[in-house]
Amino acid sequence: MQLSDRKKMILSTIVNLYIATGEPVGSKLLADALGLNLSSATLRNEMSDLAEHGYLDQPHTSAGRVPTQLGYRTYVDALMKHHELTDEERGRIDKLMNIRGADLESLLTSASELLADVTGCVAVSAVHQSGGQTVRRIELAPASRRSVLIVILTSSGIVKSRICHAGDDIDSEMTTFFTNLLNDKIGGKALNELTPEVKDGIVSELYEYKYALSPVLDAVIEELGGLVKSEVIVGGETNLIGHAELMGDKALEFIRFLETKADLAHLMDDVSEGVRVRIGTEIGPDTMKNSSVIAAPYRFDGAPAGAIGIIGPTRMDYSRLMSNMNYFSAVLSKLINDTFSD
Amino acid sequence: MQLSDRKKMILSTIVNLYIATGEPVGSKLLADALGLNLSSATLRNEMSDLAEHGYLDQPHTSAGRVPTQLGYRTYVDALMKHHELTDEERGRIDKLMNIRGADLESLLTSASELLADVTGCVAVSAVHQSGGQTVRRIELAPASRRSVLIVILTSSGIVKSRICHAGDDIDSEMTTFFTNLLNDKIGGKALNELTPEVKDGIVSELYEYKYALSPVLDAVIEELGGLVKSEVIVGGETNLIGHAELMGDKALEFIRFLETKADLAHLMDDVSEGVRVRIGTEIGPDTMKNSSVIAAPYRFDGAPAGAIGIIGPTRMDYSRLMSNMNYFSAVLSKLINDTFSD
DNA sequence: ATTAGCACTCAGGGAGTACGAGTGCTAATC
DNA sequence: GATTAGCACTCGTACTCCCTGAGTGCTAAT
Repeated sequence: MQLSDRKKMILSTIVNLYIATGEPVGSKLLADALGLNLSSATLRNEMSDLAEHGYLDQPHTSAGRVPTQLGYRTYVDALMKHHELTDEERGRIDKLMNIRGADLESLLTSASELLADVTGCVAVSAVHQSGGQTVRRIELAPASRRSVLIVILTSSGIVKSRICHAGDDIDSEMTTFFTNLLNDKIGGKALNELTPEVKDGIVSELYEYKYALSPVLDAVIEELGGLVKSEVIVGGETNLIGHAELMGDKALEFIRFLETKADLAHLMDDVSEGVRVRIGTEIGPDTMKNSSVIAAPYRFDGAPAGAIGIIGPTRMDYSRLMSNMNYFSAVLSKLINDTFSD
Repeated sequence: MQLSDRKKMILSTIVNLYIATGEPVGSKLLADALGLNLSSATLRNEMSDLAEHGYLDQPHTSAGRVPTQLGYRTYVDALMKHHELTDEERGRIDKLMNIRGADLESLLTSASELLADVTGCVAVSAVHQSGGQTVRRIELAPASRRSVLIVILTSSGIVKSRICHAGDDIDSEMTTFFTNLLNDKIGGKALNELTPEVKDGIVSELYEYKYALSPVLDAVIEELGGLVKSEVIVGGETNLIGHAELMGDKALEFIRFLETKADLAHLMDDVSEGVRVRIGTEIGPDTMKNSSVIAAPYRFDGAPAGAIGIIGPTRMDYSRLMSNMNYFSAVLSKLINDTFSD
């Protein structure tokens, strides 16, 4: 159904009021806020129309109206005003650039914390899982007499380090030899090209170090395998407390959802352009019907490389948060490019 | 005041009941639970005595009794029965050994999650800050044309990695040169021995690489400096939700407390032997007066190297949780030693 | 198409009340 | 002297009843 301009204004105003106050919006309050010199009776008619078409809902007969999922959706798609970032918001997000880049994971962890802090929501970030990720560099070093430090660096900036035991005493000559061998054999290769044959090829060149180094090789392969699965990072869980009060007994299921990284990854995975909003059941599971997700991609070397998002109550300030997310993702992209590209 | 044996039994039973049910314990219920063929009237006298001496409290005149902080303290120190771990508990904690050791931090992160899961509390872990920590190994590698991957490994198993920009193009010859130089100059040194003079000594030997590598050196020094401050890791924040309901409006302050890593570090720092319990105001800030902390050290190479703890409501199952913590810390020590020692 | 007017609905809050768990005290009992 | 039965008293919880006020839908007038 096509809404008249007036209905659009009314819906928009109702959503704004409801987002601001959290109270169901009545016809009288609306008349004041609208400033159109329309009587509450007229608005009652309009509101009843909107309710009939599924844009509004009443908690009970004698309460005001509350936006439905469709109401929010329409608001987000067509009605809301673009929010200009305040200097303060911009400043808080710019703090992102102070984050010192270790590896991508810890960078995203810090970024998620900051995002959660800025928005008051739970923040989620994910690295897009593209098999195309390549091994940029592998570095080995003696960690102790009989253990080796493994560091793997991928094209998308992920650094994985791990200590593993060797089959025999280790010296730096051995690790240098093996570092060169590994980089020679799998440096620059995509993660999904690492077939067992490649591994066998490496084993066959270990010669006299075979016994000492094959546990190390196993550990390297294991870590590389772990990299194919995309990583999901959740930050600002404590912001749940406010949000949880609103959902009463559903809180536990909600937490379960947050812990199911696969669902979250899926949620972030198809975000590659602009700011994406999912409202209520659009998220998927029924548990989330009173929550919304706003996600935005970040880019690395010009291509979308992952996404970052926030989860909050359906009754959230979409306009403000979407603008924030938009800016945040831009700054994050810049940060990641500064940190990881040449 | 010295409690009679009977008073001890009564106090102990009251604490047990209250922990189990969460309801204030009345004289009649107590009489049943005690099984001593004493009438409720007798118990009322005893309870009133205990209340007078500060072991018990009444929420209001006509409610049962609830243990005070002193009551819990006495219970923990002298009254409670030792809890034998069930097979299930042992099994859940043994899962710790499945954690794959990357660096100490990520290992502690995983361990905290598990501990939070097992106990239902918020888990905290900390590495003891001892200036005596030494640099075991520093490794550099080209990360891209003009950036360098830095990996620092300390004697206590912490691995810090970071990517930083160099002043000029980088090749592996340069990184090898610098890796050797750094390990030569600061390998084996304690973190607090790294004076500016040491840095100057390194700079003077950079020769023609000075321009390219001094930003890298700065980054190394910065990371090493960051290592002196002890790291605190919090896990299982979502368990707060249940706990938060109990404290109503105090929840926010509580979260602030969790975010003040310095306070948490302090809380963990003087735990070096056995299982340490702090109840209510013993924790310090007033915000925490309805919470308790149970902490236990973990050991590395025979010496206490850090601590792990849980935070929950004062009304927690001390006996069970202390036994769990005791076992957990033993398994964690084993894991850490397996992972990081020679 | 808009509005004034009116009857109707219903959640929320306050007052009153009954209930029951629990106490403290006293006097009787072992 | 310790224990207990008995009893009056306290007080939080839950329930009911009622009122209020915000808000609605409908109708008839503008």
